[in-house]
Formats: sequence, C-alpha cells, structure tokens
Amino acid sequence: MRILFMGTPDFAMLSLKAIYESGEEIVGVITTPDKAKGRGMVLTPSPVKKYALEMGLDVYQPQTLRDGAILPLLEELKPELIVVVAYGKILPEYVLSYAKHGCINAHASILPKYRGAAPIQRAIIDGETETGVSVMRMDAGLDTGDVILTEKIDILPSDNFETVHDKLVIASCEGLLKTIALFKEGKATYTRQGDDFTYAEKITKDDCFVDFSKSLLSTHNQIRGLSPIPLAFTKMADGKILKIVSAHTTDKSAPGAQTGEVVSLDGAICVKCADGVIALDIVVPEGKGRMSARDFINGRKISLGDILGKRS
RNA sequence: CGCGGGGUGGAGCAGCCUGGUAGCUCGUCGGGCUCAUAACCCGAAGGUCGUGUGGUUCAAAUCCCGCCCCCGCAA
Repeated sequence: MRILFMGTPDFAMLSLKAIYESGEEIVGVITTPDKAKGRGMVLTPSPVKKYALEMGLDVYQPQTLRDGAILPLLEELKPELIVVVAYGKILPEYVLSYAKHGCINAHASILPKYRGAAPIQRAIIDGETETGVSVMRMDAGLDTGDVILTEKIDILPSDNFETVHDKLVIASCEGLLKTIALFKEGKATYTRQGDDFTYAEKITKDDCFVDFSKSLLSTHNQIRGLSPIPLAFTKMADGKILKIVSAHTTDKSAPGAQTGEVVSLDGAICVKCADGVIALDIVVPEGKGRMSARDFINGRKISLGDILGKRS
C-alpha cells in the first residue's frame, strides 16, 4: 500500500520504522522543519527525519500545510493512506480527505480519554492503572476521529513515563500494522467516540513543580509521570532547583513536621508530604548531572530540617 | 556567537577570591567492640588537583592564556 508518513519525535520514528520494516511502500515522509535545539542552539533534525534519511526515504519539511501548500506533493506521491503519529501540526481538510483510506493517527490513550498533547504523562500523573493506544481515522477535531482499534496496556506502580512510553510504542506499532492489514482486507470498522472525553493538556513548568503539599501517592505519581523528561523538580532551602528522577513511597511517619521538611537522610532524601513521607532516590541538582540521593547527601548540600518546595 | 555550572584518591563535595602542609561525608581494606548490625571505635591504602610538559612567581589545585571533555537552564 502506498503510504505517506507524517510524524516528528521518537515515538513517531519507531512507528515509521515498524511500518517500513513490515514491507509497506513508504512513498514519502513529512516532518517538521529542523529546529535550533539544545546547548548552543544547534540545528537538529527530528528523529523521524534522521531515520528516514538513513533508509533512503524521501523527506519533506513543509513550513505549513495551509492553503493547499502540499497539494502538489500529494498529487505527485498519490498516497493511498496517510499515517500520522505525533506530527505537531494541524492537518487541513484537503489533506485529511485526499487518500483513499484517509488519514489515520495513533494516539497514546484510550480515547475518548486524554485527547491532546500529553496523554501518557497525564495518565500516570492521574494515577491511572491502564492506558493504551487508539488508532483512529482523523477528522477536523483534536483527536476526535472515529476509532478503528485500541490496544491497551497496564500502568504498574513501578512504571514511569519512559517505561509506559516504551510499552505504548510497541502497542502503537502493532495497532498501526493491524489497521493497515484491516484496510487491505477491507475490514476496517469505525466506532464513534463517546461523550465522556477528557483532555490531556500540554505539560507546563507548573505541572513539574513539587511542593509536597499533595498526598504521598499524588506526589509519587507526579514524579514518575514526568521522569525522565521533563522531570519533576522542587526548590531547595537555598532556592536552587533540584530535579527528581525517581522516588518511592515509605510507611514512615513524621509527626509535627511540616510539608516539604526533610525528615531523614539515611540513604534517601525523605520529605514530608500531606499524608506521609516520600523518599527521593535519584536527583539532578542545578548545574549538575544525575546522581543518587546518597551521593547528593554526601556532598553536604542538604540537611535535616530543610524545607523543600517553597514557592519563591 | 542564547544563559550558566563544572572537571581535586573509587563516589559526591570543600579548598581557588586573600598563591606556600591535600580537607569533608561516604566507599574499600585491616583490626576492635557487640548476641548482632547498614551502628560505634581504631588504623590503612588510594590523588601527575582535565590538559598544554604554556605564562607569571622563590613557590600554582589556587592568578593569566590556549585546548579537550561533562552537565544544568532556556528553546
């Protein structure tokens, strides 16, 4: 089947890889233009572009899709199906309706829940125990298209953003390949989404701030849902940023301690939350790389009784 | 030329401003105490202080210059 692929980040790249390796004909790859990124603002190609070039696929990076900008390209490539995974741009109507099988999109949630930008992180932060990938036929709305199939996975207490992300990548690849197979057999079915939708807003800096005022479980969910990127962070007594890579809940109690107070430093940084004590295991101090809490404590940058998470 | 931090025994740091004895919290090894221990006590090993065999100086981890590498922020 002649497939036009559209996507940008890692998640999309791996989906592209799966489709390409399954032997489908990728007639073109569209990704966002290179951006100046990282230290020194170096111009960096997207993961999708990198992979596509390695495989010798044709890559296109239109600045915009509006006003029929890529209509000539579509005419030339004549895709029968357009697969979109985390592309980062709104698709106008003429693109949505161009291909015979339309545009399909793999979204990392069980729709209609968690429509939008950050479904994986939001699901973990909310303490969900299950999530998945939905493959849908795109329409003009944001993740509102009719669902073709859903692949579910579990979120374990030990999972973080990275591990759930990795599981969903696999689910996404499977879902897309299954969907393509359905199209070939002419057996694809479309199910309208229910009305009980929710939105997973983009993660903001505020979402990453840990002030320990919430419950033990919520704090832990926040930390793991944001790890290893962008990473939850708190503020130390001296006002410096301390990012938190991983933590675990404890059954310790700290009567009399205020929230955010460092109540113990025996191997981990134990901090009082609303209803318990959370132990920070791996952290990233401002200006430093990641290190174990033990190392951080050995460096003498923190002491018992310090209050973390004060908003300045 | 986006902003900033850093490279000091195995780990994390201090020392640098105000040049002149290698420091702290751990880890490791040996010994002791203890019913016992990740606890405590005693002792030991282990460092060309990123690099140039750079400059200044009687003397450089410390001041100046070049180079390499690592990291945080912001996007």
